[in-house]
Amino acid sequence: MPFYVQLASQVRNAVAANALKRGQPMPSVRKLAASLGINRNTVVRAYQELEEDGTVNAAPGRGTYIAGKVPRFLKSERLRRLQPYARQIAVEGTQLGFTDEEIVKAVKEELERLLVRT
Amino acid sequence: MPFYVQLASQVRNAVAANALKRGQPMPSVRKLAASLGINRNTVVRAYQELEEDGTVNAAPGRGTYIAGKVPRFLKSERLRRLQPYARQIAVEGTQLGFTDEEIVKAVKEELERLLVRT
Amino acid sequence: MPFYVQLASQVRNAVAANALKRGQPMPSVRKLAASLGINRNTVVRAYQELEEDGTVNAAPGRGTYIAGKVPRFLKSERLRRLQPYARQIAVEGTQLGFTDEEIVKAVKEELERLLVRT
Amino acid sequence: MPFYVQLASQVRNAVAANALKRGQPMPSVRKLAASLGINRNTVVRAYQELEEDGTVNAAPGRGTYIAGKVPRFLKSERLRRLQPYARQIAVEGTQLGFTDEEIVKAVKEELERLLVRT
DNA sequence: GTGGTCTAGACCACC
DNA sequence: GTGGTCTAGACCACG
Repeated sequence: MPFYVQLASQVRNAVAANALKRGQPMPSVRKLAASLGINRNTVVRAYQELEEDGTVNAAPGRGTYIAGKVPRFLKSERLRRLQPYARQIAVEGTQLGFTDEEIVKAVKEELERLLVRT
Repeated sequence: MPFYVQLASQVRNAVAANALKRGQPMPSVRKLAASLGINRNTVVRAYQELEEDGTVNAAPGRGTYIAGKVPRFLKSERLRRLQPYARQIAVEGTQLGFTDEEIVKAVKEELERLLVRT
Repeated sequence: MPFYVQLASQVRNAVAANALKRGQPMPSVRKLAASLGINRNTVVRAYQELEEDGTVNAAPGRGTYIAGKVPRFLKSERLRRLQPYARQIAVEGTQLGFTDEEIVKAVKEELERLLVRT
Repeated sequence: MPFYVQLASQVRNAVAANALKRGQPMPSVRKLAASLGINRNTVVRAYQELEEDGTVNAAPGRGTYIAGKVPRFLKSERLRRLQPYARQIAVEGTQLGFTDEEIVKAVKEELERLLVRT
């Protein structure tokens, strides 16, 4: 996955999960790029996606802010975003000849691995 | 997704679902390309992918056939392929603020949905 | 042997011999193609082979680099790749009327010859 | 490897090992093709290679015979034919990260497997 | 600038 | 007829 899509996606998800709140300022393009060690253009692309999206409001000179009118998503919306990933592992796992239990187990293991890292 | 990956994937699915049976000949590269309205080379790429993973046997002059034995990968190799998908849903789901149980539930639902289709 | 296989093989050898070091950038597809006097696509194919087997990391916009970790295959997978060569020399050698000892000796001699070169 | 090359190679090796002797008649194209279950043209190609080669003399209507003047090869000649295979497994095996012992072991195992089949 | 995909058309060896 | 390789040139998304 391209960096800028990942970035935008993470911001959207953080908003959806209410970790980033309405009206809150986003870090400047330069700072975020520096702290992530990536190219400024890549951050710009991500912010553009988020603005087209309505997730964020940007104004030249003032900075970028989490949009007021699109607070966290409803649970149904969040589920709509989760579902493609669930479908993908279901399809690929089945195709690879795994049983449902094995697939579920693999997911559980990754979830635990995430906990450990955190 | 590139055409040749989609094509290969569809064939793999058809084999897994037993719609294409062992030893059965595949349409020739030229014919399939014509009937799909795409370039010969694209079909060649797809067939090569399928041969590399053992889904199919191909040889110049003989044609392409669904593999008889379906040797399949070792379990460890298959797990290596499954893991990225497990990781992705774990990461995205967590970022969306879901609990582990909710994520696992979403996967199980998709697995059941697959069964129904079959 | 096809160009793209030869090319990939040479790179693998260079990495194995440590002439190309971890993390080191490969020449861009366009430049290498130009300097070899062959088509871009042929180089792309070679690089893709190398990426599939983990010798190299590539991404659009970033370039291609010798892989850092060299994750390598599982031993079972590597054995699966070695076996055809073992079978070939066994068959041909036997057909030529050599005893098992003579065949093994020939292999040992070639292995030593490799060492000397290095 | 193409069928007709394999076939020609086997005959050459059999002659080299003195299993087929000077002046001895080869089976007819039709019979050999039938007994191998392959296309007659493929056998024809193999016989043509052998004749260009001098391994065999063919005359329309009379059949095909092992040439008189090229009896079995000297040991040095047989070794010259074996060596490429030894070199190949040495190179590929080393490249795959195997130790010399592991490579030799793989060859020995294949040799035993041949015995069992016979 | 980077790698990746696709098309068009040529040529090859094989059966 | 078959699959496979290579070239030429176009287009795309990414950094």
